[in-house]
Amino acid sequence: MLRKHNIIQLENYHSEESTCQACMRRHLCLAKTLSSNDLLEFDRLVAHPEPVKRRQTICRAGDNFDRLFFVRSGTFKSYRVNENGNLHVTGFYFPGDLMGLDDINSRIHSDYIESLETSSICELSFSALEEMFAIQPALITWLLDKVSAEINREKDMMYLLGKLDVNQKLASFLLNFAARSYRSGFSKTTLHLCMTRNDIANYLGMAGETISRALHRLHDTNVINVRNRNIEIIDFEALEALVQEGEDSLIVTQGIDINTVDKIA
Amino acid sequence: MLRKHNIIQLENYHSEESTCQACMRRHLCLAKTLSSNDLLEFDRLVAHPEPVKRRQTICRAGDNFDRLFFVRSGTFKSYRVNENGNLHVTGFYFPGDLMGLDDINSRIHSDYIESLETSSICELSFSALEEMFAIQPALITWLLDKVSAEINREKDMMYLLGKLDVNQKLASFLLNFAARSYRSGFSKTTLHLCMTRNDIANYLGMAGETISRALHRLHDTNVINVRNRNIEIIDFEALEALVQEGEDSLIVTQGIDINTVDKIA
DNA sequence: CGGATCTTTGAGAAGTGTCAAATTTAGTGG
DNA sequence: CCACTAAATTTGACACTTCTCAAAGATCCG
Repeated sequence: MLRKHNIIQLENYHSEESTCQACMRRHLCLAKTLSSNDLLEFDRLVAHPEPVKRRQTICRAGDNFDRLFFVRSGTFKSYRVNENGNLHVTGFYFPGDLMGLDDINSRIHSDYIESLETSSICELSFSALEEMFAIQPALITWLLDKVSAEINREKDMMYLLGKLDVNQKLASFLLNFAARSYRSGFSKTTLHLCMTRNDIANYLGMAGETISRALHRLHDTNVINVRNRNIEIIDFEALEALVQEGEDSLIVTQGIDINTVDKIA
Repeated sequence: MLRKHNIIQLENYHSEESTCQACMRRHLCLAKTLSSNDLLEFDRLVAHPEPVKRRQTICRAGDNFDRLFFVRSGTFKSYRVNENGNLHVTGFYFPGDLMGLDDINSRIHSDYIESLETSSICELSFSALEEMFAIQPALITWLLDKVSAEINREKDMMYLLGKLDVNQKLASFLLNFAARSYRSGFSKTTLHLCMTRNDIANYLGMAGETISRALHRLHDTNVINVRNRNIEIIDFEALEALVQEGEDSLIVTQGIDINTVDKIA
């Protein structure tokens, strides 16, 4: 059902709405900072390539970086491959997200970015963006905001990876997914996981089997409903409590242990 | 010995060298992008506060963000405190490092930044920096490079936290520490860990006791020499092999297991 | 409909965390 | 400068979470 909805939107984007002026996502994009005059000019700096099919990569590690990618519709994952061939999923992206921010520095992509379903993007020439900084200083602020938000997102992720157990990681992931799904115009409670269990597991730093078991556990405790990749969140409070207090919160809400290490004095 | 060296540098910084023009760290700082004329002006935007003593925080979570911090001498750690009072060490900083990059977005600090020894910093007014963007576009590039490098550093950290085991984490940490120590003008082989074992453990997502044991193991296998917080790296190759291949590399170098999950096809 | 991919489930092993106590080191004030 | 107290580190024993491996089952796609 969600999938179908997506496809309908896609068609819209690629018929009447292939300019920034008419873009339904404009409020999420840097174009929102521009006057309609500037917008016309801006339109020329942005490419709207054909939609990409599932599993297509829009950039590969080692490619030259010269543009930022903006998700118009669909979803993507980014991943790295290290020297031993190990794959590391570094992020998932929804409509409205900007991709490729980490490569401004080196001018070479370090991540693969791959679509998880039929999706469409805008491509923003980075050198053109830099040129616009002079006439549109607000763009600098916009970009700095985006990259520093990315840094913050990653700090949250570092906390998740380093400090949370399996149930907390999954609960946190589901809440984040729901929030971003909602922000992108989809349901907050009925989620369609566009990626495999292994992708999620890899992203969260655990084994695929562990994701299966943890989902099953949340299903059994009536926190969520799982049917394949479709997830319905039944009890948001329970998920939030889980992130904060760990698995115990599913049975009895208990006081916080004062003696836990690493508390502030 | 290292500590003493540090103090000598500190005194220099605060006598003859308290302007950007004369700063010994200038090549690491954004000031390097400026002509000597601009440098004079730039000097007025930068504050050189008195050195901070050990354990002093130069900013606290919730404080307004209005400046970036540049480490002139000494070392710092940054950490967050979540709703339950749990502490999370998010980074360590050496001379030449820029601190506070993640807060550009919210204009509110989300991290505490605390000195690990007597240290000195420069404070760079962020609004003043923004004003300089117009006359010195190279500053934009400089700042974007810094933030995107920070994003990359954090992606590496996410990999470490999510995928590496205890020995790999520690080996990776030591190599990184050595490289940054060297870059800051100290020894590459003789390190002084300025932080507690618990800080390291917290940063690497493990228990303090586990750090102790892992250090002991590296000592016993003649990879490093440990004496309190002073570490001598004896075998860089062994550390690098450890990061790549895990603990097996300490005993016998063996082929890569083709059947490992998450390989690229 | 059929093969490939993904997911679930179970059993067992391994790595790491937790707790407690001993020991060492660092910091402070006399 | 030494002694004392607090803080940090080490060490051991044990529990438990999570991973690994293997196989069966479900789902998707052509």
